[in-house]
Amino acid sequence: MLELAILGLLQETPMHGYELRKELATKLGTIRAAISYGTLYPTLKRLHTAGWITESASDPSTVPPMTSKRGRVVYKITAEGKERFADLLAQAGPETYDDAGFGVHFAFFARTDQATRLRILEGRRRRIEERREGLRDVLARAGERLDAYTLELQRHGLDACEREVRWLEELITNERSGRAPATPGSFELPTTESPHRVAGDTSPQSPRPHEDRP
Amino acid sequence: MLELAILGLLQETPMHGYELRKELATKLGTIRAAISYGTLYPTLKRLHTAGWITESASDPSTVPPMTSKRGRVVYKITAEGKERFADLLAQAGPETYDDAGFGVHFAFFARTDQATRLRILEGRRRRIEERREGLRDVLARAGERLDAYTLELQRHGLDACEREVRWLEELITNERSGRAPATPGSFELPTTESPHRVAGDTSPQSPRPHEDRP
DNA sequence: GTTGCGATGTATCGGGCCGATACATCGGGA
DNA sequence: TCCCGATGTATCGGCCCGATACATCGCAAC
Repeated sequence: MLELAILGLLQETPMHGYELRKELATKLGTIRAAISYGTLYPTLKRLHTAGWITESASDPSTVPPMTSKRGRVVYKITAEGKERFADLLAQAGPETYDDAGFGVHFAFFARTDQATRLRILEGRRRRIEERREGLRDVLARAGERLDAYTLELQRHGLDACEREVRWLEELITNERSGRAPATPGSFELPTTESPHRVAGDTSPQSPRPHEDRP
Repeated sequence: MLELAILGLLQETPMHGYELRKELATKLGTIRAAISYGTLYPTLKRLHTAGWITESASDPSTVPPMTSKRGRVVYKITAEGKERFADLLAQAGPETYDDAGFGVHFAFFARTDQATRLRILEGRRRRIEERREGLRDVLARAGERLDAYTLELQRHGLDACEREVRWLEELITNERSGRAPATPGSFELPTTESPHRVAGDTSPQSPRPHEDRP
């Protein structure tokens, strides 16, 4: 899952680890608060070994501070990495439908073809519907076996499931009619190709994402 | 986290692994669909080594089928295990406030003292509020840097956060006024002591929980 | 009858991911 | 000057998961 996210971000622009972690935090903030370095660096090493990315010492001319010595490592996606990213984006297995997997895939929907988007949304919906049915069964059949707190937990979970199903229904409907997600304030077109650098972006080189609160 | 859940369930009644997994699925259905055996058995081994539980071959007289040969292993909590459970229930660290940790603790709130319940609910609320603020920042500051799908993901996450905060507020209010969770159809009293075997339960020995859909 | 399948049941293995930890540099304020 | 917080790279132990293997039981189809 991390692999997909990293390749996706590096496709936009090369980065070093620290930066990558922050971008991951903003892009996947809903899924996972912040990626641990204990995950990030081994994953980067794995991607490098596989040939999807290259590691290189930072170019001192473009990067202002840190007068070398123990320089930063800049990671850059390779052509094979881009292929790999496309493959991962297109395929939708069972792991694509759990919370983490779905979130990552969804975050890159702008670069996913519509058929795959629809497949993923429907798979996710089925997954959530199953969870919902399980909770309904528990609440109906085992209502008296569980204490009030456990019941409240199930009820809250059931509510979240129903809400997410509705959300997915809406997205699926929009998707079928060829519209972008229903963003009340936004009027962007369906954008079949990567719109991640929008006209009007005033910070073309250093994005400076939101602060990382530790 | 698993440790707490297992000790909690074994405190109700001794069980073997398969049964334990199903009970965990119903009790923690909102948190985690089903515990993997690759998690369950090593954890049981760990608990046994630590002395919190005992392992013993199933008594053929009480258990109907499975005429021994490769018998089931019945796990039973020890006195030390009960102490351990009480300790885990009472302490509330940072890991108590993430999704999984909070869910497990909440599921055993019926056996948690009120002060701890309040502490955990407030800790969780703070955690979610922080996540919410992070999402708000992203939506406000980086609104034009992200594509429509990513924004929609953030918006949905923000909505879930706001909803959960409201839910927690309500629980906290109830907790402070000494009431049980606001269960519209239920009239159980606060139940300061374990109410997990309610009068009127018609299946005192074999609970037969909800089916495990694979 | 026997054959085969689904539910019950125990167990291991490789691997992903996390939190804690260590270490080093840089800019700026006390 | 001196320390602190942000930046930055990296490892280690440990939890947990999915896949897999293996064995028994009850039942239904053939």
